Amino acid sequence: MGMDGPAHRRSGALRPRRGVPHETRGRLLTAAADLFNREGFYGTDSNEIAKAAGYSTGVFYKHFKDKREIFLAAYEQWSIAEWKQVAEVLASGGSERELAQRLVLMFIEVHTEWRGLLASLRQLVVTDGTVRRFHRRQRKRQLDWMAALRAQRHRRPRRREQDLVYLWTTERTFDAIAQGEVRDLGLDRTLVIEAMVERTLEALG
Amino acid sequence: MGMDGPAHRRSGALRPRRGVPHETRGRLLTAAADLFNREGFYGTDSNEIAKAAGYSTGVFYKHFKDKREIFLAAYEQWSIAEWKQVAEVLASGGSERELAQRLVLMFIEVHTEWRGLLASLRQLVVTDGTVRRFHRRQRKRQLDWMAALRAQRHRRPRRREQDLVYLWTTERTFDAIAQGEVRDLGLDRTLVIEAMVERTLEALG
Amino acid sequence: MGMDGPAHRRSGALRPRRGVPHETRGRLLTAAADLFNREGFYGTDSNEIAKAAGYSTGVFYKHFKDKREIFLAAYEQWSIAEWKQVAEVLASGGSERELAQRLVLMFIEVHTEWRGLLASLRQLVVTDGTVRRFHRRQRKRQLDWMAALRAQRHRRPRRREQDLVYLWTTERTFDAIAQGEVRDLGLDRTLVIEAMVERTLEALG
Amino acid sequence: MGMDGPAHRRSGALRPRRGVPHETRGRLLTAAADLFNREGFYGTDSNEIAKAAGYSTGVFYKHFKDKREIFLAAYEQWSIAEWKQVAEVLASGGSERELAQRLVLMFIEVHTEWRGLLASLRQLVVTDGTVRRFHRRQRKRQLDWMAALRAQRHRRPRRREQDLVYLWTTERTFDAIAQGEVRDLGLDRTLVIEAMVERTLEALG
DNA sequence: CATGAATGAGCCTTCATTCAT
DNA sequence: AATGAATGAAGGCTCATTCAT
Repeated sequence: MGMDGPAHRRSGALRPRRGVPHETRGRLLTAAADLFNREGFYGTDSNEIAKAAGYSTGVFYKHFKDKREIFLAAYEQWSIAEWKQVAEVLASGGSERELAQRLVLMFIEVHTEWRGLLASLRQLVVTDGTVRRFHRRQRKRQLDWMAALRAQRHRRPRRREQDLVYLWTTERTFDAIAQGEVRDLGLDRTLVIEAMVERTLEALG
Repeated sequence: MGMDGPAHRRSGALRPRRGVPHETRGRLLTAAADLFNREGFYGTDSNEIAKAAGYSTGVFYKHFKDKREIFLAAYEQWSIAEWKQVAEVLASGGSERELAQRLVLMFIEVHTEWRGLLASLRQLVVTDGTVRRFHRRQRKRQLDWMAALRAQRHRRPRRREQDLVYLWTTERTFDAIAQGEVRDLGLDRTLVIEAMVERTLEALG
Repeated sequence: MGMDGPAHRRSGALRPRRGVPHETRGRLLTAAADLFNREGFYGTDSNEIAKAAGYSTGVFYKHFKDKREIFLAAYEQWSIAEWKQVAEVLASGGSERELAQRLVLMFIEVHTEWRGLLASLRQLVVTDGTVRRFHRRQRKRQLDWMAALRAQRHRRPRRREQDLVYLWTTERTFDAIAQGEVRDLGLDRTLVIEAMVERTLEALG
Repeated sequence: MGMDGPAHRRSGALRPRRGVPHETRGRLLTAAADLFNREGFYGTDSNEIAKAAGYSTGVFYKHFKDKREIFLAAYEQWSIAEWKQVAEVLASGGSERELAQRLVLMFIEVHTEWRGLLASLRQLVVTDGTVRRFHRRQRKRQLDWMAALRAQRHRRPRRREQDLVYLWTTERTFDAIAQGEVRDLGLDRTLVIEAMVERTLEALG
């Protein structure tokens, strides 16, 4: 009556790396960030993430509930890294203008490297409530931080709405540069950069 | 017993069999735009488009090569409609400032109604080469048109790069307002609108 | 940036049978009943059902919501067929005892042929609320029908509880015979059958 | 940021590391019986069994070859316990009828408490050859024991086939009561119990 | 003895697309 | 021109089982 349960599980050839969960999670995260960046959220599948991290399928779900969760984690990690770079630039000394220039160039670099991840983020913020809420929290932190930075530098306060417009403008601009829009239109990238530097100077107060 | 009765025609209200191809195409387009807007590109099932338009599955592929093509067509249609509205506003008379205000409000309205479609567009521009090229052409036209508009009003010329930054800024801002970001952050929308009016005034020259 | 959406769909070699949905559904049902019977509910996968019916994967979900739904439909079909056989036997004439004998033999035959399906049913009745409710309705009908049958033959009424015990006893006995329990224990099957005939005579009144 | 702290021991209350193998096995068995009873054989995750017993995944396979083996062991344990209860009831004195009543009530109680385990058993007996063989041996023992019991009480012998029908009838009835079938049909449980007492009296001889 | 990270086959389900009618 | 049944690759997720530590 051939009903004796399915009898998978056979061999188990090579059994790669082992390690503490934390490391595994980290490897998955790194692989995921890279894949999301190269293939987009919808172009990436969870099996592939595990494989790219050097693991087999199942490991993924031991560390993340689903694809969205790892995406969020990847974005969070990215976000933290970006903030650290901002802090470093701000601590690096030089004139206001030099600071602003370095900031803008750094942003462009980061946005260029991670343009795929960011594109997926922009989309999921619209599509997915959880990602949206997460992003709103980040935004709030950015605004708080900009206000605090000006206070600490004894600049006169600005309305949060102004800061928000600044963030939108630069974000969109950096995304567009990263996505090659300036190049595709045959325009001069340095002029755009100049403009961003000016706005950054205003924002810094 | 529960056997399915003979499948009755479910007769979608508007079911105009064998119309002129042009009408069929138009209905598909309208249905697609609506679905893309509500469910997003990936959330829209191509079978669903035909059904929503009052046709059967296969019709879709008689008029469009694939989902991307109809998306592009839907976007094009939307784009044409937007331009027409811009032209109407510009022709409506009043002071420069009034014009700029009306423009901004109109953009916000349109971006709000079509925020889903636009979100999908922003994503596909990154993801899909064809959509990107299409979008670049639109962009070029926008820039040409802005320059022409200023010329026609005898304003002094601006660099295309400046116009580009203007477009990015307003686009991103209108998207964000449409997506409820200002509201979610508890900020004052009118201040943001004010800022956009100012920039529009500058752009008009 | 290799992000251009997944481009599956390529050829589409052989395209077998087509037909009215009703026929397709019927073929799926037949295949499913057979597979459930041979491999059990958990040993059967939905892709296999479609394949066994001569179709490809996707067709399954056009006709049934999930595996449980097709199981229920298969059981219902089986149930109807069994009742029809009962009716035929009862209409076939002969002495009471001959009738009872024919009934018992028929039940054994049917239970033997469908022992796998029935085993899955017995289990799902415990596990799955929907299957349970369905089965309870069947039971009620059986009891109603037994009472009606006796009334129609002018026999004196019995308590439903007695009928229920009869049903349990015979069902379990036929299942056990079908599953080879009597043979495995080296006992005499005809004696068991005899006993069931007696009980059936009592039940007929 | 949300980085996972060092994974603390979550210390299941009873976590007796490095006990005697016998104890470990026993705890696994108890946990398994409970899980199988509550979730069914297919609803029970083998990792979960070890965890519920206060051990880690791997321990399971040190003591049992696979899920089926522990199921069988759990069933065996249950079976032994039931027999002990039967013996106790039989030793408890009173009239034949009282004895039979107590037996029936006890069976119902036990079948109710373990209805999930029993349901899984009934299924696996059909599905799985090993479980089936095991169950056949139990059956043989039951029949032997019934014959011996009658001999010891100087009752006249019965055919094993009759005893088998008795076992099937009562088993099925107790299962059905445990699964709430009588209640769901709005029938009187005491009448059913009465009937089982009568049959038990006959069986005791 | 015990731990628990890792494995990977397999199942369920969706949906863009085709094509016989 | 329209229909809608059928296709089948792909992707999400589970879980029995293994084995390095």
